[in-house]
Amino acid sequence: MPAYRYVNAIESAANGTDVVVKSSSGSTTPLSELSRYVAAMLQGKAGGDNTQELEAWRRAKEATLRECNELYRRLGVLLNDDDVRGELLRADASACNRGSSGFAPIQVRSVRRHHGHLSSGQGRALYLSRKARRHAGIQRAQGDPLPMIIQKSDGASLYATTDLAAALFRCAHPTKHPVDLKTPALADMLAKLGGGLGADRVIYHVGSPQKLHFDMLFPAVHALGWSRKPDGTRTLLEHVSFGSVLGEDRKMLRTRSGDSVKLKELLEEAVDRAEKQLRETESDADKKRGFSDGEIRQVAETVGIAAVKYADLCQNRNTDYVFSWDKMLALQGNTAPYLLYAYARIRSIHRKGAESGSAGQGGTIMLAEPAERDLALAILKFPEVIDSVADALMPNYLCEYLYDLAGRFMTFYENCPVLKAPDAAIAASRLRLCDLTARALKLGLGLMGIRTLERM
RNA sequence: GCGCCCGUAGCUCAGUUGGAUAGAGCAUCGGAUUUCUAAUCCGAUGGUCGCAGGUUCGAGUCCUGCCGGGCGCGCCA
Repeated sequence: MPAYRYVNAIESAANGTDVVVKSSSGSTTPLSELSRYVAAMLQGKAGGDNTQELEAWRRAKEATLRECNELYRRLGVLLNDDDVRGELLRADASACNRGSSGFAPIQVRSVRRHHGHLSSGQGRALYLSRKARRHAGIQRAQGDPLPMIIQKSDGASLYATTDLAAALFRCAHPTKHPVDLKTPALADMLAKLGGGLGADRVIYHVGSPQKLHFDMLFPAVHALGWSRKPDGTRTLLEHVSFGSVLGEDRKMLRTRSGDSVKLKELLEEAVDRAEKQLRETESDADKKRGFSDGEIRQVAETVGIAAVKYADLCQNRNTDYVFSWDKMLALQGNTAPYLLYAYARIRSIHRKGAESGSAGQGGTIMLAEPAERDLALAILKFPEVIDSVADALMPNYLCEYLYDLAGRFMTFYENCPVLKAPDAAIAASRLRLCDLTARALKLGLGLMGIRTLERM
């Protein structure tokens, strides 16, 4: 059972009790006191015996990871438990308790108690200098400092604290990127994590509502000098934001509200629809490929998942988009199945070509027909497109390109017989065009984690 | 109140440093299968690029204002 169901159950149980408090926006937020306590407890700041609670938390975490890993496997995502850095949760805010010296040139100051319901004590925050703020392009009216709170009044650390620690972990490396840490507590933490990753580029793929958070985090990391490498260059920290998924009412679908669509269910539905379509063609005497039941399920699995991945990636990531089952699971038009179909058609030609002995690589490519020329020109654009996608981190450029490439191939396919070409030289030339197209499609789709099919 | 993002065809969206008659999918309508996979192809219909100014030889794209929508703003993540 996924962990969010435990959380939902606890939340509904607590509904209507005195744990419900009013948030600053006027709405009631249940459990805020309790969740604050839990946060402190997990960081060992709550005191008392919490063995039972810690055990419950451990179970919830395990259940969550199990569910995630299952989805990762199905999606071909390579992350596993070794990539989880839960220790960073313990990033200790006390590392900056010794005052501002550890974080120079950033000021660490106490923050005033903001809401009345906090426990006693004072939180602490990083204040970026005016220069650092200006450099980051953060303008705040009347220049009042923008604090990044890294320690709560009860001593617990927050999102910003762990993200700060995580940034250090990702930038630093014992030899490639040694970082001079002025606080022993931080050095200890880093050592325990193996000294850091020494990354050249760190990409934060996080929704756009958190833009402000990164606008504070990155300048802080740079100002602390953590990103500065021995050769004078800096680790690149990038927030690759993406828009929100909206419901039909145009309101944001929120993961934590629990009313969003579950990925698992989405994948099931996608695979079901792909299978239904496949069984339909199999029942048509003219179209049937002669797949076995097992093959049908395998193909449907690949097609369905490809459709979902592609539907998500082909949109400009910055814009919010309205969720629609039909769009997400479409099998016609600008979709993964269209690209997979183009690929399968090419592979089919190669299989038949191999049978008749006309297969072969290399040789001259002749571009006599307009369709041949259009296809060849598209193939030539491939490297340039890959570069721009990597640079701008916009997968939709790649989708747009691949759809265009596949479209040109389809036109070529309809107009230029390959194996039945007028002569052997033309056949060889067209076969080579087919092969180059297939390789571009496979590589491009592969970059988006989409597997190709030899037959579909 | 302050800040960020968005407004393009009936619907969902592209439009990558400003560049030629603004593109695609879906939907609608009409065609194509004795030929390598019809999950395909070809064609048609459909837009005052929210509104008003400005900069420019040239603006969907840049600037200003307005209207409409979304998101965020000191101890949630």
